[in-house]
Amino acid sequence: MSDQQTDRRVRRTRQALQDALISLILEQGYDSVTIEEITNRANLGRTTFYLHFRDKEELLLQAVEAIVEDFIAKHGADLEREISPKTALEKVRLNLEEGILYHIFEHARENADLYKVMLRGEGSSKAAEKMRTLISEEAIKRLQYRPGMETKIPLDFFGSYFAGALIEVVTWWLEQDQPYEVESMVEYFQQLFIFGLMGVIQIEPPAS
Amino acid sequence: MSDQQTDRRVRRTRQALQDALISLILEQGYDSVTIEEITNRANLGRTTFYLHFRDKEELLLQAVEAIVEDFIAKHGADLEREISPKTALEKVRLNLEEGILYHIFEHARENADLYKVMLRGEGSSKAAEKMRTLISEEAIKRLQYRPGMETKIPLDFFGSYFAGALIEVVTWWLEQDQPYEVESMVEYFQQLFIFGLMGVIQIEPPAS
Amino acid sequence: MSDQQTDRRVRRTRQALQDALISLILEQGYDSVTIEEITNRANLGRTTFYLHFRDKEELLLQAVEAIVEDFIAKHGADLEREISPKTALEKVRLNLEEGILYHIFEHARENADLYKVMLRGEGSSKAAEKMRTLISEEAIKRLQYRPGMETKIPLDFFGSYFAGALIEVVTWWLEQDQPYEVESMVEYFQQLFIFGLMGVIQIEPPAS
Amino acid sequence: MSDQQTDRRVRRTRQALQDALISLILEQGYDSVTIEEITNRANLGRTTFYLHFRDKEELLLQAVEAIVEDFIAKHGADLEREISPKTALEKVRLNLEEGILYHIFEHARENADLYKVMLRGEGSSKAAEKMRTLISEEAIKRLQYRPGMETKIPLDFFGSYFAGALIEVVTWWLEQDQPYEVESMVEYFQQLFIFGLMGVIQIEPPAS
DNA sequence: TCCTAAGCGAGACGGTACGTCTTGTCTTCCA
DNA sequence: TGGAAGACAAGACGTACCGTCTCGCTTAGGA
Repeated sequence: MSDQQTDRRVRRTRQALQDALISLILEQGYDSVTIEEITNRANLGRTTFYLHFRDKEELLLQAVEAIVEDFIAKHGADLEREISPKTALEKVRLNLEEGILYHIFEHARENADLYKVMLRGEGSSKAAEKMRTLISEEAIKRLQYRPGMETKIPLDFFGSYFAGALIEVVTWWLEQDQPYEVESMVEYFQQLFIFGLMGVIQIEPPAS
Repeated sequence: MSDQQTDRRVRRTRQALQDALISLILEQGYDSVTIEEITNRANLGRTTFYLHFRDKEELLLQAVEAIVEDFIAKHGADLEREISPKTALEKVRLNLEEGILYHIFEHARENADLYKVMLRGEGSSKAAEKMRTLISEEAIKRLQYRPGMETKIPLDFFGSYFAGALIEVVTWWLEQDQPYEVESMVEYFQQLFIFGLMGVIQIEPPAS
Repeated sequence: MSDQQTDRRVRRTRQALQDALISLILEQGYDSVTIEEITNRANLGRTTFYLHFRDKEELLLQAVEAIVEDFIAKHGADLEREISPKTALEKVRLNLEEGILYHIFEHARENADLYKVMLRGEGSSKAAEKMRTLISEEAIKRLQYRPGMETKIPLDFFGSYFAGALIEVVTWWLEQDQPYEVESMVEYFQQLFIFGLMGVIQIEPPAS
Repeated sequence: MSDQQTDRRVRRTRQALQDALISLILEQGYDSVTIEEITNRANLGRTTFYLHFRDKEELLLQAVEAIVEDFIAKHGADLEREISPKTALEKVRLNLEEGILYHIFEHARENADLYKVMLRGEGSSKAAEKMRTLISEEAIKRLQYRPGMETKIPLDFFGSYFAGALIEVVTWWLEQDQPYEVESMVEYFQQLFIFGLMGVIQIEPPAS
């Protein structure tokens, strides 16, 4: 058989397994999904699974990797561009509005099923951990390059705070079947993240 | 056997199982912990486990319930008091400083092992879910009672954002073996949550 | 409590357990009967069983012993008397007719439930073994004392043959709910045992 | 795997389990034999047992069936031939001498272990029951076809008597490690069964 | 055209854990 | 002191998955 066709066939097999896994996780939860259930849904023999993946976790992690790579392929350049900092607050706001946050929500919406599974610990907690770290590091990188910054807060703390809030908000949004537009979500998030509670409850600044 | 003594014995047995489970989860992760490992570590027969709990998950959930109840017993009154709102920002800051946030970090520090397990999805994701909901609801309740508030942001969104950020930050802190004092953690969190990015990167407030 | 009363109570407890066991064996077979089922039916606590018997088997064996003792108490004298031999074939026939065989079927009829259980291997095979040995030995004893006897056949063989045939016939009779009178059963057995096939199929003696 | 090879493999596995079971029953008695002991001795995993048999009893019953089929394959034709009756007592004697009885003892000797287990109730009483019924029915069939017969005795009774005596005698013989030749056993049995006690204790026939 | 390598299916097997059931022991209480 | 109640250890049970293996079938390019 030609390598090309073989490749195509193999890819189709792997994709079928991946899709089966994701849909099953959403139906029953990661833990209770069985290799046999996966291969049944994918119309493949159980043995075939082991020709391609060591176990359920590897299959899921590869799916996660693929989606991350997809995101980077699409928005990696933006990521770099945004990091080299301009100066004013407007820049911050601008960056975020036109920027990466928007793409994150957008991408999450487009791959809702997989995102649900990989952001929560529901699917093998390693997937979630991977995402958390990735986001936290990206956030830290951005803060470090911000001019005029003065670290009142440890960078790690900042990363955790950001990653926790973002992941949770995205997950909540997906699990509610996206009750708001992507644009709104971005705005809400910016509001809270940039101005904090003060942006929400309308009060005078502290009587200094 | 007297009911009292039976009770005492039973409670000791259950506690032993709980402790064994927690320590094993921290060593190997929730999924790979075996009922037999639990009972071995607790110096009990495997059968005995099933006399008290249906499965691993029930044991963990009861542990979570116990720790939540413990927290409420200690700080439930404070919770109510804080909710009835005063007015100024100082109040906000004050409340938080002397208030519930402090107790949360403190309590997490005192029960570090269990918190690590129950905040992450590592231990049965149901435990984590429970905590998320609880915190989110509490946050929403507080926001609702805040005077002068104007909902620029959906309450659910707010709850998720808060819960996600707080849980992630606490977990990170515990997993790093508490690199900062409780007081610092509370301050960092307030800073970010009340003033947002603006509290961190030193720039003038938006030219209103 | 007086010793007498205690004794009476204990005896009643044991009897209740025995009866429960027998009736349960007949309903479900020996193996599947549970100690708990026995004590439930006897309206006693499970612990109580172990105050009186080591296990199911001991309980059954004591029941068997009791029934054997009962038989010997009633017909033991006859047993001895019959063994001291007279002379003629009439004697043989007479002995058996008025004798021990009749009492065996009679006793089996009166204690049908227990006999069913103890003759078949259904109840602990030790019970059945005990009966087999007992009957075989008794048969051998009688044959040995028979005058004019000439051992064309090993005694052990003879004992086995007799015990096997008798036990099987009695068991069959009980399991069919005694389709024939005791008298008939005795006659059939004698006929076959004394004259063999020749007593059944009417043919001339071998043309010597 | 080719069906043939699979079959061969499977057959070897089943045979190994059967052999293990029989040898263990002889060592410790049916009841106390554990599935794990069986598979250990057969050098197989415990799970494998359940791939082939539902439980211990099924395994034993299949072994019994196999041995019965083996016997029928070898002597089934003889069985039929013998039943079509000739007439005289010589025929009877002849039939038995050259006939089925001889083959039974011979077959029992060749498969001593299995016979011991299946004739006694030691191994699941169902096996023993099956054999009893089988032999009883065969005996009845023969008697019915015997010409000049006159049923002084119910057929069922006759069957039970015969089966009980034969089974007990064979079992006794095997358990004593066959102290007599097959020929002798056949002769003893014929003697007792055809002529009864009269063939043993030398007395004149009843003064008719 | 056949042939041959790869993907795949079928299913036996060993192994581990599960949750259940029964046994027998022990301790404490009650009548 | 006999019996009830019930916690507990031990261990077998039958089931569910897992991951490995061996073998046979199919299919489609390259000899």
